[in-house]
Amino acid sequence: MPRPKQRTPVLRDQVLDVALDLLAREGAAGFSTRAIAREASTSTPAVYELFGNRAGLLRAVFFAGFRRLAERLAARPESDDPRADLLALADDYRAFLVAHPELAGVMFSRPFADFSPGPEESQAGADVRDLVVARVRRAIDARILRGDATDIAHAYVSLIQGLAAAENARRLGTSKASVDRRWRVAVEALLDGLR
Amino acid sequence: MPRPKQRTPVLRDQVLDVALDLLAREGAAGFSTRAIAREASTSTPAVYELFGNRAGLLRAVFFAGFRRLAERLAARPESDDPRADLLALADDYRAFLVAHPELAGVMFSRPFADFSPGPEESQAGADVRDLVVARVRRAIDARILRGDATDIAHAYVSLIQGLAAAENARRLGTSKASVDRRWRVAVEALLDGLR
DNA sequence: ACCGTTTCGTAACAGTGTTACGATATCTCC
DNA sequence: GGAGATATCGTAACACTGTTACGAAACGGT
Repeated sequence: MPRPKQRTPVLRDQVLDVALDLLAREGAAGFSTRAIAREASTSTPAVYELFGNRAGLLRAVFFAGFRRLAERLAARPESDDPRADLLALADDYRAFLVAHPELAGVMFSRPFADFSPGPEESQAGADVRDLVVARVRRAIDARILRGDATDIAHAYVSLIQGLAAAENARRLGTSKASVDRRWRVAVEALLDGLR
Repeated sequence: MPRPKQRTPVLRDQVLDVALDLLAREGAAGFSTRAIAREASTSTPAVYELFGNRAGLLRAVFFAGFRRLAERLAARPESDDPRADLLALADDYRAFLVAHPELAGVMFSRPFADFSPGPEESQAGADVRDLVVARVRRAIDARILRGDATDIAHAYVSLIQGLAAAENARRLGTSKASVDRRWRVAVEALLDGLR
């Protein structure tokens, strides 16, 4: 009997897209509920009904980021060279984080005081984690690496994220050549050191 | 002829101490100019005269963080084992970042939208950088590592910061044993892989 | 044509960073 | 000692933020 609802899951997706776009365009500073509501042609109470609060919206951005990263990593098919596949994984991971620095911040730093991922949110990265562990395990099976697959995956991902954070902060070098070289030195050394 | 100035460098140091303390106690959320002014028994305009704006205050926190980290790293004397010294450096680095997670955020993540270190601020980490490069160079001279000292130092620091970020976000493992093991696996593998 | 209900968005609240400006405290001079 | 000049201080305002109460509006059913 009342008017038909507009604050549906469809609108939720639209608002989320706007939020991702706005974050990429204007960074953390422009990420206000008013700006998002305006760009999505709706009102702030709609955003609050759909996401609870700004932290909920950031949570959704966080999950979307991991979904996209997992897609990106899965897009590259496995070859018959497990080591090359791990190097390619690092390349893809790096490319994603550098192409979406603000999104990377939400995923791995905490650019917003009101959202910090807890145990609840650790499930978001499950697909990415599984994919990395699988590629590491293949390398172990091929006798290219030695050790526990999960431990090695953590080491590898930590190195990649550390390098990407440094690159995004322009801390890793001034020229593209030096940045590329330091990525290569670090990633290859870690793999070599794992036997 | 007017009243004597209170907003002196002495007050500046006091305000900075309060800011560091408040950041450590309440995190990014509690870091407001009003709260800092109140705890320092002064007014917000005083904070603005001393630091320009909140970004300036964060800049001062950023520099203070690097000063403390450099002190912490320099406190450990060099031994006659360059490899052990590099492992100890990683331990000290880790201990500092884990003991001061919010400060580490200001230094290496960007928890505040209004301050992000640019080329101007890269000088802050000079002492730390020099210290790491020096220890790496010693290891190269001792034939324990091979390659360019600066490249290796970047790789090593990136790995340490990536691991520390993961540990602070409780992403590296659930038990202390597994976290410690992953640190060990990663750091030793990188050193081993650099010959 | 009206009514009841539900959904909507305006407008308010408390808090933030920032600053204009009037109040204040001190030194100097008489 | 008192009065004035003046630099310094902090209150109070502004524009903005996240968040929500509540009155206005729109629809289906009678």
